Amino acid sequence: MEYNSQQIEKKWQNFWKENRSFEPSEDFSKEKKYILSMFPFPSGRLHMGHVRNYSISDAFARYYRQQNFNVLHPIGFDSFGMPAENAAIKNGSHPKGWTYDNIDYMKNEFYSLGFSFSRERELATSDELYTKFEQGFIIDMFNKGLLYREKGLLNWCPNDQTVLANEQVVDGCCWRCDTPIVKKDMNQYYFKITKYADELIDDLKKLEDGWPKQVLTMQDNWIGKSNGLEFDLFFDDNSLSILDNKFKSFDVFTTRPDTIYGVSYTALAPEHDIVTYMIENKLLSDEVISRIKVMKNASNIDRQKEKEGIDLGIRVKHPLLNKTVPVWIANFVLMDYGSGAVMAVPAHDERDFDFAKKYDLEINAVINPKEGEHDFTASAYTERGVLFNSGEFDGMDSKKSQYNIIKYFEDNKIGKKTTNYKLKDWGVSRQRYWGAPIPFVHCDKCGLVMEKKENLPIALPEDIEITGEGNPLEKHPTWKHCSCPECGGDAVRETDTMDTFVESSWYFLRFCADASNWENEAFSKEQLKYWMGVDHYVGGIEHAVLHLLYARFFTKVFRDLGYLDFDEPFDRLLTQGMVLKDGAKMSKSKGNTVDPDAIIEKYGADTARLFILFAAPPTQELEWNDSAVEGAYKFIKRFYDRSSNITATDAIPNIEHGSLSKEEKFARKKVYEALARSNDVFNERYTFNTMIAGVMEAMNALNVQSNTDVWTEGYWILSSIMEPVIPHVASEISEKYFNLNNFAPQNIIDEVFVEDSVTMAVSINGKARTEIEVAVDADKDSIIAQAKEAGAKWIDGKEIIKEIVVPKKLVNLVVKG
RNA sequence: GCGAUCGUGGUGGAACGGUAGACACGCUACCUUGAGGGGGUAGUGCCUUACGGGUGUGAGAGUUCAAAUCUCUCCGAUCGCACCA
Repeated sequence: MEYNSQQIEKKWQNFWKENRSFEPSEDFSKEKKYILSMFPFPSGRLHMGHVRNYSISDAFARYYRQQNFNVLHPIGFDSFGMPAENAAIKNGSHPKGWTYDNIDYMKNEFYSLGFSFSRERELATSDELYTKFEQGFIIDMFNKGLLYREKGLLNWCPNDQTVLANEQVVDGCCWRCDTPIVKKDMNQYYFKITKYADELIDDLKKLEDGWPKQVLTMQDNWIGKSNGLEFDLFFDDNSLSILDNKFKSFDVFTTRPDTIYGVSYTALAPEHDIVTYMIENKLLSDEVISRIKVMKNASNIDRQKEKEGIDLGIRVKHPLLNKTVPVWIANFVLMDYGSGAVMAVPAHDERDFDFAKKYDLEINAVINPKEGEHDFTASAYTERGVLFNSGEFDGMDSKKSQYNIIKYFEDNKIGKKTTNYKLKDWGVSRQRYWGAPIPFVHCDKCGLVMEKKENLPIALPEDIEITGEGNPLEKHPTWKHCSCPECGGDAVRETDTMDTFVESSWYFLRFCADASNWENEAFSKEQLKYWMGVDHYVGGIEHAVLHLLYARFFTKVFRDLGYLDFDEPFDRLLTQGMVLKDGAKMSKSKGNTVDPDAIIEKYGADTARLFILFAAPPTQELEWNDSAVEGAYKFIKRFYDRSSNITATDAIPNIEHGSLSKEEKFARKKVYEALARSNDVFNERYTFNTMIAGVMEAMNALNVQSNTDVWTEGYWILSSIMEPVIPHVASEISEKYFNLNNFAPQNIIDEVFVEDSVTMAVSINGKARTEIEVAVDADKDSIIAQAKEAGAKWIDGKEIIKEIVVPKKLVNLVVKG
């Protein structure tokens, strides 16, 4: 029979559906594996990145099912979000209709690729049932003080007309539409993720064995913990009177207390309270005020170009020296890090140095290199060294003096040791329609009030008009009017919706719950205890600091709310590389996409999966190559065709190894090598390309012999190994010849690796020269003797000073002369 | 600037300190079919006149009996962060 991918694949996809083949068992006494790929946004169609992502997780899921694990391999859709609304604006579609149509289409694509997802646990985060529990969690978090509402300077995308979290601002632009963001002062809801900053950093250690180092580093940098000294700088008398005695001092933070004696000026952010006061009370000239305004309005990118400063004409006292230093505004001082004010040490900080040079400010050196000299007029010396001009700390090593200086400040109660983080609280409200409503009510009498849990979900109204201007919920005639859950009086609903990253922060927990009880509870503690953590989480590295940080945060919050008992959600993370074509990421705008549907139609899903897993290890980028796809197709065809060499059996054939020919023995050895490699790949290395190469080698070896039992045994094992990769054709072969009995753990037979003789390399001085054939039980002396004979032409007339034998591998003779 | 990852044939990539280039793509020759395509056999790092020999994993040094692999310096690429005090 000719290989017909369409027919075979359709057949098995129906079989799996009808037999509920991939539903997890509720028998919690079995060993489990939770295999998860990051769920997709329902953008419309699958792309090759999706195919790669789910081919990897599906291989894991199918492998562990064969190994008799209870496997949870669910799929869902991250279905709230702006593209649905943007499509609505563009095409006049309804976000809900657009979203669910896309989900239906993409689900079909998934199943036409043969992915072994649990169909019963499919979900979309825009389902009201999902919103219901999410809103419940939000209320719990508010009660715990982990959600709060506050006015603040926010990242605003003028194009998407919404606020963005810091994590969603890339190079000063919106992560979605690339529009430069502006700062906007408005009310916003925040998750108190900073409360967990220390734990989020510390627990990265627990992930060291299972997560890529790069992701751990990115999270570590993002949280950005730094230790240092915080202290107040007090104004001198003249400055106090300029400021009408409204401010006595301001607070600064430094990670370099060892440079404290070198402070020669201080700088405030243009947004600092003191600056605002001076502007409001006309303590600065109109010209200066307008310069400050320009500084504040500059985009982040402009602000980085050139250092700008303004002397405020006020001075503070140096904390340790009997002198005063000027207070400036500097555009490089950030209001949202530390206290928005810095002490400046131009001799030992590059920024301070550039600034001091530009405005001709004092440069006071206080640290010398341990060796050599530094020209302090040319550049800042930012390394550690030895202190001078530093009072009682002279001669001390910088590292040591940091500790001592902090101690001095603390003993004299003029400052204290502090930790600062780059991580900010997570702003979660979005001024958009297609998201989960934030379940709060504004009441004139009671203020900000939570909805009652029994009223959940607060669902979105469907009769809305989407124009692209403002938030449609705001303009809906009735939706936002409600009665206050506390006093029953007239009240108004919050019209902000949640950041879609809230949904993806707990979906992996929802999947743990048996769908038959989804109506009643989000999940049970018992279910989470059994299924979590996720054994293999597969997804793109682009979520290294967004989703993966938020999901870790939610897990810790849920733990503290008593919903679960673990600290980290994802035991092992596999970040797959991008799919490229012509050296660039596949994208519609570049016109270099390959449509998965077209590949499935032409070659079949098995070919697509085989190519994608064979062309590169999963973590590396993968270059699309049409002729290599063709090659994958040919392999499958051969694999299918050559199954005609085997005979049907319900059990693996018994073969008397000793009576086989050399070729037959070799074929068996390659088959079992492939099996060993497969186990290694799934458990340790995840390099599916090498596993597939092993199977190809075994096929090549089988092909040069004609023993039916060896062929049959070979196919019993190879089709088992390949089922996770090419499940349709593997199932077809297995059903026809083995009654599907070979999809089970396979024993490695040691005797196939036992040989009478073994080829060993002979190297002289580490350089490979020749080979010898030795008996496996040969002793060291006879091996060396044989090696000397074989290598005679390289050792003649020379003295052998060392002989090394690596059993079954090589002999190295070290000669002199 | 800081950090992470990585540099191996024409290409994708193997080699978990022990015979570098497995497996595949491409290419060449031949056979089969004989439009194309498909199938098969052999070859394919580079240099060298074959046998043989030499050389070779970005460059250089080191550790080791033995280095693509470990260490250091430099060069280059990719990604991430970036005026974070």
